[in-house]
Amino acid sequence: MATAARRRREREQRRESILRAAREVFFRRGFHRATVDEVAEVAEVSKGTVYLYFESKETILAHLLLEGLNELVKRLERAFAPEEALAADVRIRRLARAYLSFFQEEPDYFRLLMALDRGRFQETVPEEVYQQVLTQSLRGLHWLVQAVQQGVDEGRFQVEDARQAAGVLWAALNGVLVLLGHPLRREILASELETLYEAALETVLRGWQCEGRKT
Amino acid sequence: MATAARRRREREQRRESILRAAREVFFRRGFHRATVDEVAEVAEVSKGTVYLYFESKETILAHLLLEGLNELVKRLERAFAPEEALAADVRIRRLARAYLSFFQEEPDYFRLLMALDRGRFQETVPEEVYQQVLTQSLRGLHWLVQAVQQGVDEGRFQVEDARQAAGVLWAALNGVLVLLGHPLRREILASELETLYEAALETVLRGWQCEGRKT
Amino acid sequence: MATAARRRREREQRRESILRAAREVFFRRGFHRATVDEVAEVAEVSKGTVYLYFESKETILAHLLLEGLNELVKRLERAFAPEEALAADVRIRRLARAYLSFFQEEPDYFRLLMALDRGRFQETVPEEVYQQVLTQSLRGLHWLVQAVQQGVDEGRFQVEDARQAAGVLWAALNGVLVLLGHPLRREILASELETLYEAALETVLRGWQCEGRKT
Amino acid sequence: MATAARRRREREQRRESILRAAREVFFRRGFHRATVDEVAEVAEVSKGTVYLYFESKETILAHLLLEGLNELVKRLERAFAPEEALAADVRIRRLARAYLSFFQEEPDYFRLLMALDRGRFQETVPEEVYQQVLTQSLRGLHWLVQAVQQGVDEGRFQVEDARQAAGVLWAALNGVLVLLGHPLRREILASELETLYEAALETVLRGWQCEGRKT
DNA sequence: CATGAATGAGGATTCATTCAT
DNA sequence: AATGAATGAATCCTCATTCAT
Repeated sequence: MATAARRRREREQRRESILRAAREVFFRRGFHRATVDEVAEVAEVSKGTVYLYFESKETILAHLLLEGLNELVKRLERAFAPEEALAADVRIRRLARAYLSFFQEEPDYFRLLMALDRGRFQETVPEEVYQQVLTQSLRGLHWLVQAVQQGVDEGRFQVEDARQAAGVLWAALNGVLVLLGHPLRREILASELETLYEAALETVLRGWQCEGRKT
Repeated sequence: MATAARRRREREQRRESILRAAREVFFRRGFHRATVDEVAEVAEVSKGTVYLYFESKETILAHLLLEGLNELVKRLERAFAPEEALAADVRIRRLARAYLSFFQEEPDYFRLLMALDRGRFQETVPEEVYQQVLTQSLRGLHWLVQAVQQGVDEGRFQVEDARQAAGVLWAALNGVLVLLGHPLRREILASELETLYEAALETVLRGWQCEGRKT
Repeated sequence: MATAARRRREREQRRESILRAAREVFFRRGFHRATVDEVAEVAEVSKGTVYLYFESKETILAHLLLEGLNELVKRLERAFAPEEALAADVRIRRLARAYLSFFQEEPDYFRLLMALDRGRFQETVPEEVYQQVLTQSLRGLHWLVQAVQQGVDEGRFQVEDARQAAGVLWAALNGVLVLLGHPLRREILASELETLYEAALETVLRGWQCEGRKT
Repeated sequence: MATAARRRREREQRRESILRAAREVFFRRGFHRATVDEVAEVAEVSKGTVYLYFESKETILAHLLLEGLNELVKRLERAFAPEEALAADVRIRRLARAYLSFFQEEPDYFRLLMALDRGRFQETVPEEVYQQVLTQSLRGLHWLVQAVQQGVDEGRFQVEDARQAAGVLWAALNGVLVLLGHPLRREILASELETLYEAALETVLRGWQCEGRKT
């Protein structure tokens, strides 16, 4: 029946609209300061409806998180460009740039992902969502690992463990974003985000390209 | 009279005990979930007494932050060992180890420092405290910058800007701690914290020691 | 649908019931000593509900004030009896009697109106309510002014400024009510309220009827 | 011993200084908003000391009240000028002027006296203070009654009961002060306080001087 | 499905009063 | 007498969640 289809479509739209509203409100006011009332108002539904689509305020947050993660993974995949034949370091630079642009274009999502720690996710979020977060994160990391591995295979990088190396790069780039994400620390480092980000990337790449002579 | 001195000492002890209690409660429950009542209870004072020593819940947080920062800076200074004659890379490794041990021995303080972003510090915390945080942070970074500069002066490191390089290292190490600080991400990376931390440190050091051939 | 209408009606009733409860509690315990909890309890709603209908404790007070004022103005209008042809002094006596009966039948409202000073109304009460108070007060006074003016036009009263004269009468009558409103002062004056009220009225009337020979 | 005398004197001074401080604070912030802490601070004594001299915050208020009343009675006595031979209406005008100047020069005390109603004085204030308030009030009224009686004796005023008449005048004058004491009502009456006060006084006087022809 | 009124458990903060020193 | 640290009851208001319609 077309009715059922429409029903489902409408349902989906409502859900999206609540999520969109929540995203706006959570980011504008901060998760704790944000109220479900406000989310409902922005979404132009009643408060009760919000609870029809999401179990709790925290669940909304979890779904937002998932959305952000999906967006990031999509960007990383595009950056990796599996179909194209690219040099390992080009791939890595593309991935790094994608990560940076995600940070810059979706700062709210980025912060959300970094805030994973808060609020004991495992306890308050449905197991299912938690699993999805894990899976998606793995897929994201996977692209980076592959690029590093490619470099190793091509003899360009002297690294023993590609996954570990990918972890180091992620940590370094992410570290820059986190540190400079706060104005106070930007003041301390007296550095522009892009500059430091670039420097971190190149330093790590150079570290891989060197022979591991005893330091 | 000894009375005044004892008074002051007792006052100081109470303050400490409240701070200690707050630290415990804030970290166990998270700042937002923590209640002043609970802090008072743990500190074994009445709720009113807490407000005798601190203006507000947020002020307590600020002082905790300051304490943590002081502790970190002290450790960094000890690690740098200004009086001793040490090689640049030794100094850097010592600093890195000190940072790691701070993370491991004072995980609460570490998380607190990383959580600077939350809660709009500047708005809720007295300007004076904010300034102190800035000053102390700068002092902490300073030791790292100096060590890098020493390496440059000794011709060991090929870096253009010592402060920027220090920033990169800090970001990388910090990035490891932040990423692996969460069990979920530890799962993703399938890496032990110490191993990855070490890898990050060595990668960056190697990156500096290489000649900056065009990558 | 009748649903919407009933909804509105129920809402209105709730509002009334809260207002009624507040009136009782505020007057029994005094505004400052009264608690919102108690108001809620008397109104048989939850505390939250009170805040659903009124922004704050002070707003409730403001609305109570307005109610009292409306009641008074209504009584004054009835007493003036615009449609009937009455002698000026009859009108004034009727107005005075209406004021007295308002004092006696609605002592709470009277005290509320007299307590306008307390609590810096202008600062805590919405501008809109403040304006309404002003408007209604003017309407109330207006009836008295008109009656005096009528007496002047009829050549009965020798007064230069009808509004000022009305002010004097209001002040005198009100003064009696305020002074004797307190048991302590009733003791001091050793007078019954009604007697003194009557005396004040007649004294002022006589004062107007006299030729203004130099006193 | 001179020591005991000095002790007593110092004690008295402390008491005064607390009362002075309380007056300032109570009037500046309003009784409810005022805190004992602030009173102690302004009085430059410790909070404990305040309770050494006064049983409670409310007791301080009661004593302040008494002070105000004493001041008023003193002014009235001076205005009556028992020793001088003055016409009755002159005496009354002097008394009225004294009352007005008390209102203008000691607005805080005036408001305090008018606020007698608040806070269930009898319940919270020592019986002894209550009795003093009563006595002093009677003395104040007495001067007015005497002046009216003098006018009656001299054949100037046609009043049956001098005490009642005095009550009427007091009510009228007081009514003006109370009504115009609030900016809102000053707006409503569009009258200056002095003008209306004068008008009330003259109206009542004229009312007394008239023959009581049937109104 | 959608609504929105109702709930009530908190939670931060204040302040009069007490009491050991 | 004087101090001032400690107390803890009291209070206003918020907001996630439920549920009758």
